[in-house]
Amino acid sequence: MLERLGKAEWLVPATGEMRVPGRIFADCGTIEQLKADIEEGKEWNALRQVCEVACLPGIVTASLALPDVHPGYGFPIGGVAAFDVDSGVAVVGGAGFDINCGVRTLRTPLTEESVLDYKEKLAEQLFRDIPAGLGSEGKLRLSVEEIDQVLIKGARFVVEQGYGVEEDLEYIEEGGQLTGADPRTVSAVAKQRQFRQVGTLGSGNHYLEVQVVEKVFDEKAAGIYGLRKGQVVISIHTGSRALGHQIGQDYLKEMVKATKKYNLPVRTRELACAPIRSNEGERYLAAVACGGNCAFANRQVITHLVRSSFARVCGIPPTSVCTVYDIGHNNIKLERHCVDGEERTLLVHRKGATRAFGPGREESPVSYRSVGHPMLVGGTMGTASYIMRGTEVGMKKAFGSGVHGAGRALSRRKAAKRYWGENVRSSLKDRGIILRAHSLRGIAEEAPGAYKDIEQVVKAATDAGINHPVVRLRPLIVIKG
DNA sequence: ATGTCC
Repeated sequence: MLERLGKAEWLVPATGEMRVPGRIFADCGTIEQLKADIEEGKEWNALRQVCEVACLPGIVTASLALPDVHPGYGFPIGGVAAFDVDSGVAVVGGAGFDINCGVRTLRTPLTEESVLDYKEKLAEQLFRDIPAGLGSEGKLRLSVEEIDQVLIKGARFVVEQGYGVEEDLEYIEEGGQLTGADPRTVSAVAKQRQFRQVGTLGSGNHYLEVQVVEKVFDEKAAGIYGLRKGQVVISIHTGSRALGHQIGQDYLKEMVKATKKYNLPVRTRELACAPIRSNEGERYLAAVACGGNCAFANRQVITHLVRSSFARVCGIPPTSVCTVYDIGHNNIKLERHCVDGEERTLLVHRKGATRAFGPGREESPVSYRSVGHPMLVGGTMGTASYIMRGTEVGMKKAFGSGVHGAGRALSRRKAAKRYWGENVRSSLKDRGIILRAHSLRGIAEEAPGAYKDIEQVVKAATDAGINHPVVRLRPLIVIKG
């Protein structure tokens, strides 16, 4: 049922109700795992999800999966699907519940050697300064009007409030402000949940890491991104917290009704959707933009807190900590793409998939345009992270998309059974990685062994030609919820 | 991912 197209590229021919084929970018090991899951009759199966997405109305070219693919709600995580704006649908499961979950990476003027004596102190300061954990609350208190401003203006609003500098905005996807956001499409309950959560990390796989640039693969792109070997950087992985989750819940209910109302050929609740050009579809996309803006604002406020922590412990000016880039991996966006030689506007769903626009696209910051914008690929707390970039091949074959991280190999439940938080912490300590976390069970669930090997994920994306590595980052300090 | 159930 799978045809091999290249070293790390596979085709799932369209059969039955599939309108387009599936296309999977992955190594042999991942493909064997996907096949084994099917043969064992596992319901919770990413390959089946790739095929079900391929059945959705208006899908263009193919239902895609990336090397870090694993099963998700409706769409696989590591899944990409683009839809024709007139005949296609907007799918809640295509962005997931943590809308615009993503990563921001900051660069510092520090080297690993220069922070060795400060490591414990820095970890303690960051742990104290960055609110994290389930239900954690930030220091900001926003009025109803201000919450609407966050939803409309995203990172720009909090920068105007003094959390960061104008230059940060240049280095956030879409300038940190997604267009089309309309707070009237977001429920009062969702806004209420946002009230205390701007500038908080959350829990689960979210983290803040202090990292060192361990290896440079692409000197030109690294130089353009302001990165060099031995440099200390900080990566922030978080999303839209409870607000995004509530938007997902609210619209899933609405889309279940819309699927019936518009008589859409969708059998599973997990792929509930509405025509893009319907009231439900348009309102959902306006709400997704609000959630996305909330996530950008969240990472912006955390950036401000990180600058203060570093200034206090390391004595560097806050302004010397600069945003390399900020990019989401759970998004739905209207984008221009070339399909069979024709330029078209498509609604691209990326779920656990990073946008990866190659050289020349005007969406990238001017100074990055010659090589394309950075893709921030998060590893586990014990393994490397990568900064990659998009390629021409990725633009043609994957709607300018790429991997987002290691991808889970074990469920949270299985990981919590197999690992114990204290053991994970001490084995990290043995390797010079300081872990400060709010939940011991959380550490076990996030144990490096619960994830795929990031090296294999990066290699497969590179072999497929859709992404290209720029630098590898090694963790020094990890802050978890 | 998520005040892990309205």
